[in-house]
Formats: sequence, structure tokens, C-alpha cells
Amino acid sequence: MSKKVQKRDAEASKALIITHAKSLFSEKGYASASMDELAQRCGLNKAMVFYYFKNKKGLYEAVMREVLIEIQEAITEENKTHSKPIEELEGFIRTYARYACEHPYLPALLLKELSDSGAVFPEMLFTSMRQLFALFSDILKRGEEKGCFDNAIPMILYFMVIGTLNLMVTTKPLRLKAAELDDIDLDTCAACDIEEIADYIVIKIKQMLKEPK
Amino acid sequence: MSKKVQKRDAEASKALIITHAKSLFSEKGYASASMDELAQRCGLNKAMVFYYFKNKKGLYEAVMREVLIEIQEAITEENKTHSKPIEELEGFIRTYARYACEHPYLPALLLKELSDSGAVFPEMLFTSMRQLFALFSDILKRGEEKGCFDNAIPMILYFMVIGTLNLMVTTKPLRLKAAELDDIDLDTCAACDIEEIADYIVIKIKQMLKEPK
DNA sequence: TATAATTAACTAACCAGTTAATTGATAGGA
DNA sequence: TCCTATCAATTAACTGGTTAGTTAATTATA
Repeated sequence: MSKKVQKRDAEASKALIITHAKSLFSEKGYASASMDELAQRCGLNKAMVFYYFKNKKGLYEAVMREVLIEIQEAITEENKTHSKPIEELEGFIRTYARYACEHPYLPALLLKELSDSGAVFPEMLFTSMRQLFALFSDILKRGEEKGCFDNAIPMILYFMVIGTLNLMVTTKPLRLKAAELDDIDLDTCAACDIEEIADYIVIKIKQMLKEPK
Repeated sequence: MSKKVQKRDAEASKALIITHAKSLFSEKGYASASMDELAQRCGLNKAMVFYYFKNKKGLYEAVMREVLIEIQEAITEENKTHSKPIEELEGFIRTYARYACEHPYLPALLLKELSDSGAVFPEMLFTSMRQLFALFSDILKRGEEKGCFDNAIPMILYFMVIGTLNLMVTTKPLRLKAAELDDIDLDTCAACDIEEIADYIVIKIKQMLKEPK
């Protein structure tokens, strides 16, 4: 082993804080996330948070940076394995879906930021979101040039994809609850797993982009 | 006139509080909305807020109830003017879009609630959202029975419609800002108005529901 | 005159952030 | 191998400001 277990480990403490901050911020939102509670969850002294991240905003920024870089890398990596725009598009949707499901703090944090127009820190959310969107937009543009996509407005389609996926992840508990009290005959997709949802979205988005007639 | 201008008017005060609470909650979110600031905006004493609405949660509930009832009535009314499922669906999308654009607190509040799974008050958001969804779901079901819609999963399509529209409204300032710094060639639909966006969604959702081949 | 509406002033809890003191790891010298 | 000086990591205790919510007194209305 490269590092024995020691009482003091800056990297470990930092990572611990980020990990718990991710879930705390996504559960409660920026304003309601208490640094006292965070320290308690970490089993660390509150001052450590400020020692490593300067202030609450700095911590939040670090959390968001990590989250956004992670998803961006996952998608960029996956994207390299394809060459045809249709496959790229499908890969984008499936990778995002899988990642969002495995890291449910992402949809919660993203929706909160987007519903605020990035009130907490516009700049970096901005550039990161922009890059993800640029990738998506590029796929569609190349597809249109090759003649395999028709009438694509990237911005709207982008929000259609990530909006739907984010909502399907964050509302899962709500939809499960709705399924229990089955007074009306409503299918809330409570049993659907994320792969089925991604399947459906892929089919429908493809259908949308096909030349009509 | 039925009522002369008077210094004391319970209904007027109540309404004033609700009006300002709508914008305050949607701007800042539940946690960051200060009751001191609300009172100031209303030009009333803070105690009035608690006199009429018991506590912060009570006020928020009243605000959400009003907002959700309003949009529900708008859509239900509009829906009566159609008979064909395709027209009903189109009406649903356009009415929601228009309402969301004219009352931008709705998308902000809804996205915040949905990203929380209704952390602030599950029950009533729940029933109200359920009724709106039930209407949407009904339209699709009737359309499928008549043979004009194919392969519809109402829950996913519902989030696709309201997710996209809510995001397009809440991110408007962000997209405008992105359009200014045009270092990459990205179209963020900054100039699109809500009618154009609704047009596009209507076309694409219809295309999605057409029988393939 | 009774009651509903309104107010100023208060409280107790909470929260982000600070500070000064303490503890643990470690590298270098004897 | 031990001693020690240094610095990084950690802590308890504190501060000033904000917040939701209360209360008891006051004013307007019918």
C-alpha cells in the first residue's frame, strides 16, 4: 500500500467533505445546506470546511466543478467510440441517463441551478454547461449536413433530452408514492428503470429527426 | 363602486402578500426568501404575514395552491374548445407555454419543487400535479384508442413537454448572456419567443406520435 | 363598543465565518 | 536512534448578523 491509515490526511478530509457536500447540497439546495450539518456528517470540525474551501460558495463551486467535469468526461469518452451521428446521439442520451441515475445528485443540482438561472455562481456553471451543449449541438449539425437529421433546433432538443431525464430521476420517489395510492388509473412509470426510459427517449428523438413523409 | 378605498382591507392585504410572495419565492427559492423582505416589498408589517398565513410554510402553500389552480384552470378551460385529441394535445402545449411565459414564477417554482421531490410540502403539489398530468394522459389515451397516436408513454411525454418549456423559460436570461459572448458558433435560441418554441415542440411531439413507416 | 387589522419591539435559534490555541507528522541534525 | 523545530491539520469556543415567529399594545371600522 502506498499510504498507511493516518489520523491526518488532507486529501482524505477534502474528499470526504466534497462527497458529503454533494449529497447535502442536492438534498437541501444551496441556501438550506448548513455547514454545521455538513461537518457533522463528515465527522470533522466545521472549521475544516473553511480551511479547505474558504467559504460556502467556494465549496459549492468545487462540488459543481467536480460534478460537471465528471459527466462531461463520461460523455466525451463515450462519444469517441462512435462515428455516425445517429450513434453519437444515442450514446449521448444513454450515457447521460446512466450517469444521472447512478449519481442522482447531478439532476437535483442541475435543475436547481437552471431554475435559478445560476444564481449562486453563473460563470462556471455556464462554461461547463456550454461545453456539454456544444457537443450535443455538434452531433446534430453533423447529422444534418450528412442528411440523416431533419429540422433540428439543438437548444430545444438539448433541454428536451436532459430536462426529461433529470425530471424522471428526481421525481422517482414521488412517482413511486403516486403508484401506491392507485385511485385513478394513472401510469407514472414507477417501475421503469432508467434504461427503459432512455430506450424510449432514443426512439422518440430519432423519430423526431427523421425527414417526414 | 362596491368598496371605497380604505386604510384597512384584509382581502387586499392578503392578495398583496400573495402577489409579492410569488415573485420572491420564485426569485430566491423557499429557503432564501426572507419574510422581512417580503413585508418590506408589500409595504406591510411583517406580523401581517403570520397573521394571515400562520407561518412561512403556510404562505408558500397558499402561493403554490394559487399558482397550480390557475394553470390548471387555464388549461382545462382551453381544453373544452377542442374535440380531436391532436388538437387537445396542441392546445395543452400552447396554453402551458403561454401561461409559463406570462407568469414566469410558475416554471421557477415548479422546477424547484420537482428537483426536491416536493421537499417543502409533498401532499398538495402532488394532487395538483397529478390532475394536470391526468388530463394530459387522458388526451394521449383517447388518441391511441382512436388510432391517431402511436406508442405513447404519458409520463415521459409529459415531462418532455413541461420540462422543455419550463427550462426554456427559466434559462432565458442565461441564454441571452450566452448569445452576447459569441466565441463559439452556438445558437442558444436567445431570440426565440415562446410561440416559436411551442410551435417547434408541437411539431416534434406530433411527429413522435405518428405511426412509423 | 366590540372586533378585526395593524404595529413596534422583542426573542430564541441558527448560521457563516473567525481565531487562537493544540495536536500530529516529518525531516534533519547530533 | 532519539531529539527537536517546523509546518500542516485539527479543534473548541466565539462573534455578529439574520431569521422565523411572538406578543402585547394600538388603531380603524361597522
